[in-house]
Amino acid sequence: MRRFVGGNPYCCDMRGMLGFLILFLLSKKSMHGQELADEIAKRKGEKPSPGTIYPALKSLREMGFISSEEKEGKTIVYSLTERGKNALRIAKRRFIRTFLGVFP
Amino acid sequence: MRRFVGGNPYCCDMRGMLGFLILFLLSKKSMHGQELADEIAKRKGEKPSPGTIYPALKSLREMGFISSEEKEGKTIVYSLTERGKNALRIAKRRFIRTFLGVFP
DNA sequence: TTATATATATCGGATGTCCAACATATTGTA
DNA sequence: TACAATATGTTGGACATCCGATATATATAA
Repeated sequence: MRRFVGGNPYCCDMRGMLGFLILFLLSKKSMHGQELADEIAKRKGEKPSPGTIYPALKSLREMGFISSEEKEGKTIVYSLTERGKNALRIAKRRFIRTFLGVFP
Repeated sequence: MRRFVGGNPYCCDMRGMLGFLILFLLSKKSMHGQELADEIAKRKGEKPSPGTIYPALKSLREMGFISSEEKEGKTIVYSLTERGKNALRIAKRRFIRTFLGVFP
């Protein structure tokens, strides 16, 4: 099988960027897991599996970047914490500097 | 050791994005490996090791996305091929749609 | 010539990322 | 109650990404 060393430029996959994207999306609006997965699907064309999205959310929560609140029994709404906002600010700065010029 | 499932949002690391970034940088200017590594270092703050940059270049060359030309014995200048330009166009579109709103 | 610096290259392996599969709980419907 | 649909959650493992170590070749300097 072909190995795409350095990342497959065709796919432009999320490796390493999922946490960042989640923080960014939650900064615009608090959401529950499925909402988040759907929003990501809309953007990148592929819906992350439960085994992808929930461990990511768990990590971000354990790192203190997001908080969770149960809503109406079934869904759990995630929100950015102050620490999360700070982390996002830093990550955003790096992201913008790294990919400067890619956006029109 | 802590596992950052979903990608460490603090680092905003390159996992999966290096090939994309290389294509983008070469689309602005043909460069040799070290030039490329220095440009990446300037952007993301960390210079990729030889074990990172050269295998990535080799992959991109094998995929027909870049061509290489020896210059003055020592350096090898890499340029985007037509296929590479196409790949970049597609990847850029995905990238922009995925991270829409992150750039100011 | 010897030594140093620079550029390229390969390989092994540590580690992270992500999915498939499975499991649980709640809600709504028949 | 039984059944389906939806949301959340866990685990194992395949695979990719990337670095450290190492090697080679060339150019330059002493």
